Amino acid sequence: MLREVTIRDVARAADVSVATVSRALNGIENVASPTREHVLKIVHELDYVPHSGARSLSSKRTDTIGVLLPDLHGEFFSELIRGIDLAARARGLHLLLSSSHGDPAEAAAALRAMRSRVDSIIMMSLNAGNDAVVPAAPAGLPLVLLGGNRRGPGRPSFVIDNYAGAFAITEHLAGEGKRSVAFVAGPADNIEASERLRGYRAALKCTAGSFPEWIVQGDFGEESGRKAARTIGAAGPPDAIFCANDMMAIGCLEGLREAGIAVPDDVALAGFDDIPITRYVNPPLTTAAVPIAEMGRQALECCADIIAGGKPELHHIFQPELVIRASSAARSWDATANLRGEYHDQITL
Amino acid sequence: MLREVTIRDVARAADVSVATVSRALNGIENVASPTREHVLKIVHELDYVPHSGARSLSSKRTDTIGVLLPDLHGEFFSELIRGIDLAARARGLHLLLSSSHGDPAEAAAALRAMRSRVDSIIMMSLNAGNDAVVPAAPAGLPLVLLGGNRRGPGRPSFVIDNYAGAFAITEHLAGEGKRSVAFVAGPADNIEASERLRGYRAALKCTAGSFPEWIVQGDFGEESGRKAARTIGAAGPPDAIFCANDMMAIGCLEGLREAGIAVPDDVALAGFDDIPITRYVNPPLTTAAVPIAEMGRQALECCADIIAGGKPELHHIFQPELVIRASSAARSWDATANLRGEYHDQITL
DNA sequence: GTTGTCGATGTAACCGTTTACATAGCCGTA
DNA sequence: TACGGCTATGTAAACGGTTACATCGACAAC
Repeated sequence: MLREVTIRDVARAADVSVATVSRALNGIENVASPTREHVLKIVHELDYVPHSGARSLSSKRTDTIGVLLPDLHGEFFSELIRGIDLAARARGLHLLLSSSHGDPAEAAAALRAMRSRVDSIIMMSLNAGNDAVVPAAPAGLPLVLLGGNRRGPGRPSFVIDNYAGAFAITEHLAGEGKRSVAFVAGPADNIEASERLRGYRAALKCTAGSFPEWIVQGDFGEESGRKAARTIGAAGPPDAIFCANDMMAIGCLEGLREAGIAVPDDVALAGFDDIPITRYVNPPLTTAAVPIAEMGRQALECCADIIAGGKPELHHIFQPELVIRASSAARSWDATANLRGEYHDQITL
Repeated sequence: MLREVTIRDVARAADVSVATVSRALNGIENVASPTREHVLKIVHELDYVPHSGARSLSSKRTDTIGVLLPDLHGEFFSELIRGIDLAARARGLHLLLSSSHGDPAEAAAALRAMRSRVDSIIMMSLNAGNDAVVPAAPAGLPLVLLGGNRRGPGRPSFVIDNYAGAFAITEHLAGEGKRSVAFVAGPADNIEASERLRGYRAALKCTAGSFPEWIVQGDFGEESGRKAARTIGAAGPPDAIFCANDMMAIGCLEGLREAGIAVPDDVALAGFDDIPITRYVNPPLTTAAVPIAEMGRQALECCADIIAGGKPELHHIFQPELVIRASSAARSWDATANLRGEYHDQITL
């Protein structure tokens, strides 16, 4: 490898000391304007780029944010990363990405490996078990949590109000002369999934006729939705089915079609997340929309603020928005009630 | 920030020299087994993690691969990153992600910023103009190119055989008594798009009846597909429409429905890419499937090989697979002809 | 017993920055 | 003129690793 240009080369060429070059580049302290300009000109001529390792060694800053995700499947994560990346670019920060952390031990290892490479970490932990990892995070490393309705011990967190979203969807499905709403649940150890279940249950209790619970276990995968449709269909379909996420709802839709059950005529159907596919299936799917990219953006801003020495607000809750499409009968949702916090106060945080 | 544990602390606690600790950790040279074990035990006890900056400063390795993408929208990129990440994890490498490089100047800046932070870079450049950036890449930094059927000057590249894919789709659409196939093109400066156009044209020339060209300009966006449908519909629909990517095909599908033109009865329709949505639209979309994650995986392996001192093969061409769904009449594709290279030899590389 | 070889370990230079501290020049004031 | 204060710049000591080279025993060969 060819020898890289160093700050000393620049100093020599500009006929100043390395300290002056450093100061000129970092924009700090008082450097005479002509000197600064001259130095920057030489920097450009030599195409000098400071060595980030050396810089981080002496300044203890890396200008890099770590992003730890449980998985990378699907449009959900690409949206999230997009939001994070957008904000990072605007702030001149780099992004170190790591994903596919099935078990807590793996996540802990990834956290450790990032230690000296980043100034702060955005960590998404949907799995309940992963919470155990959080306290193990290095002391001096600001950690921002994403998803999974649990707050870390004093760590900033950005969560979706899954409870309120599920409540709203269930309420919507239970309207207009309906008698029963079945629920296809997500993985038991997934926090988002269990919050959605809680929302479903709470909404059922609030219905006038006090609908019976009807819960079928799923795993957030498309195939489990299809299977749930078979199970539910065989028992004689309810008036509506609420799947804990969109992928299961899509599988469910196919399963229902195969079983000759029409949506929405025979049964109303809804999902959760508002992934892009929901607009294109037939019929388009009623769901709860989550501002994914925006969450990512704000999480990064939060990291940047902490690094800059700020004390950010700890808990950020994002309200899902009910999106009513053809898969369910339309009935207006009381969005203002949600904003007033009527669902909200029941959230476990 | 609390002072981090350094290699000197470990050396002191283990009662050996820093050199021995370093050697024990890096697994090189001859360190007596008991010594090594003792050192590793202390390392674990103190929860010591080497400072990556210091390490990269003296060893000139970062164990990090840079990933430069033009954009992050949609499932295409999430699949790509997933493939790359998978391989990186397996190799113990980190990933530095940067995206949204609209113009070449921005891409060049990103490339420069990554210089001292990574050992190698995977760069996706779909835009023809971005090719200008490639030579500007730092000399000592191995660069692997992804996408955009052009080879860099001696750089390894991983490309999709857009020409062959488009040829196959056009040939498929032109079968069974068809007379005309319209093409909805992608952005003019996009290399993939123009290769697909070339494939369409070449296939038309090969048809028995020598179909006339019918090209409508699009931009790879859904809306432009819808607009194209209106244009085409107004002129009296052809027998088939081939959209240069799936998103436009989906827009086109909606546009045709609005115009009261039935797919596939009145007109056959096909896209390109095989993004997940294609399976769920109605009717499901015929398209050309590309092994996105696998491309990403191989690109990373290539980077890792180069870093390890290997001389990798330069050009990797991925054959799209024709996926025939309900949006077009079924007709078997001569996959073996493609493998034999019959389309292949006409590719500009 | 001396010498040579070899394996295990220690010493210290170096990697390229940042930054505390020293210094040099300039100007205004006493 | 001498001096204090201020600004612009230089000097050199960290930062935390890696690694070339030196050293030190132990053991084998003579």
